[in-house]
Amino acid sequence: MKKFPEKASNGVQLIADAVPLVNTYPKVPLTIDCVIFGFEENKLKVLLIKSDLAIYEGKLSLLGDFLRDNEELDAAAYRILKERTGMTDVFLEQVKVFGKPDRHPGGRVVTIAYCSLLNIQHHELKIHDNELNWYSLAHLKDMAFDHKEIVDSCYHWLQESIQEHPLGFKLLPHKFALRELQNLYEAILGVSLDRRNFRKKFASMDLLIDTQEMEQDVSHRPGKLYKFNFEKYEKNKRKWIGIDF
Amino acid sequence: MKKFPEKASNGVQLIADAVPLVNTYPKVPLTIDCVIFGFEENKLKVLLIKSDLAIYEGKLSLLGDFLRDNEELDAAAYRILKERTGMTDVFLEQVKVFGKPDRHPGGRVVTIAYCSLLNIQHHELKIHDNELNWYSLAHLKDMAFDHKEIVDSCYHWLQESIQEHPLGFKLLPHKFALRELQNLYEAILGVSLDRRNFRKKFASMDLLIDTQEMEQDVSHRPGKLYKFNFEKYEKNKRKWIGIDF
DNA sequence: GCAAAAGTGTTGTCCTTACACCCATGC
DNA sequence: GCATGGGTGTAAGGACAACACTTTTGC
Repeated sequence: MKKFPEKASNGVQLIADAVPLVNTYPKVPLTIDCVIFGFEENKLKVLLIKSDLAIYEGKLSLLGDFLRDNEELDAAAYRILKERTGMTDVFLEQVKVFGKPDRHPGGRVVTIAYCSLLNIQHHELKIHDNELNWYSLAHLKDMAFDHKEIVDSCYHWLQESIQEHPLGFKLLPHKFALRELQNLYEAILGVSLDRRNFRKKFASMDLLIDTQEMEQDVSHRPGKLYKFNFEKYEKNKRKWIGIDF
Repeated sequence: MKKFPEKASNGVQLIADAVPLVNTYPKVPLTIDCVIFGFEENKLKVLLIKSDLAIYEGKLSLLGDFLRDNEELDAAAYRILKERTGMTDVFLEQVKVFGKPDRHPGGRVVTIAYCSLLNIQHHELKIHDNELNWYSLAHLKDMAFDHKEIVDSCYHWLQESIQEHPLGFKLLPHKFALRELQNLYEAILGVSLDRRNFRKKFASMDLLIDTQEMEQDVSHRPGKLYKFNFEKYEKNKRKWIGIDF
């Protein structure tokens, strides 16, 4: 066994074994809650279940579970997504920790909010436990726990991120028309944008691939379908410098 | 005592009491680590101590502590800052959670990284336990735990944030010369900026207050001192819409 | 008077905005 | 043929990038 000196050169008492130290720390149940956004009928939606806690009867709740021993945080988020929805291969990102001591009626529980974005058509719901379903973000209110606050945080995060990163495409089919893309931006940002300028903007980025296909089954002139060029984006991803506030 | 129904309308078994449920959750020690940035001699610096764990002898470590029972997360971060440095009234923001199962030699410990920004001149160090000191960010390497990774994350967060929010002023004296401001931006972003354009930019924002004072004790022509107009900034804070990636 | 940094303006380019008309398709 | 959205161009204004010289102060 390795022998450690008792004191470091700075006179601080060194701790040879960290295990007993960590054992003195208070422990907290840690959960992951997933805010899963989808886009359907030109509305931003969130995947939610009905809470199974009696005091929240009838209220909506995020998909969440406790963190297992030795489980990576991101892995836990992916696991929850898969267990609750059967979905896999989904974009996921850690957003914020919520830890108010009284946020859970069963005692203190700290939760890490993860945000994911997916295309509703590509990911059919196969599990419907606890009335798992898509709910319009606009009509949400009065959720279980502090989940409304968590959703609001993630929505705000989404609004910011979608302007700086090509996240919107995760919410659309692989092939999409420009109008769909614009609807998505308008729905998320809550603004209306000039169609010509919007199209010019994306044209000038030169990151959309013309699939040579057209929309089907629309009751008007069909638009061209595009794919986002993730490869080119990743290759040219420029570090942007600009002060703006 | 309130009587809960056994089943909700959706057929899900309702849980009347959340406490036993939460008691079945695994518990994890939760810590807060503070990445405290300062700016001195045109260099971005971080406030660090020498680790008191023997296996990390001589290595640098962030200021951290475990989260107490019933303690709010933000409050814990402020407490740590105060206990370790005597400093108060400091900007602080949650950045990211780090939870690799093996990140701590004493067993699993999940940590929440907080970032703070302060002016070194305004906050004299009064406590020097464990060689608490300012270290140049540029020369950091080989820290205790995963603290280098945490510092890198916070630095990246700072680089992004400083371009969109007026955070830089937290690192400067209340009254500062434009050259100091520019040095700060150049140091943090790692670029050099055109002096005239930089000044024009800030002039056009109209958020700097001319204090009618000049720099003192500089060995060259003294510059005007400015204050940042936080009030005006907060009032006019506009929601920025613009797609850019 | 020399060194060092403060302070200042113009021009070209690019990006953004505002705005209106014809076209293709389904019904 | 009519309704619906697809697709396009231009002009004006604003922001940004590039660029050099004079001024003030300390020494």
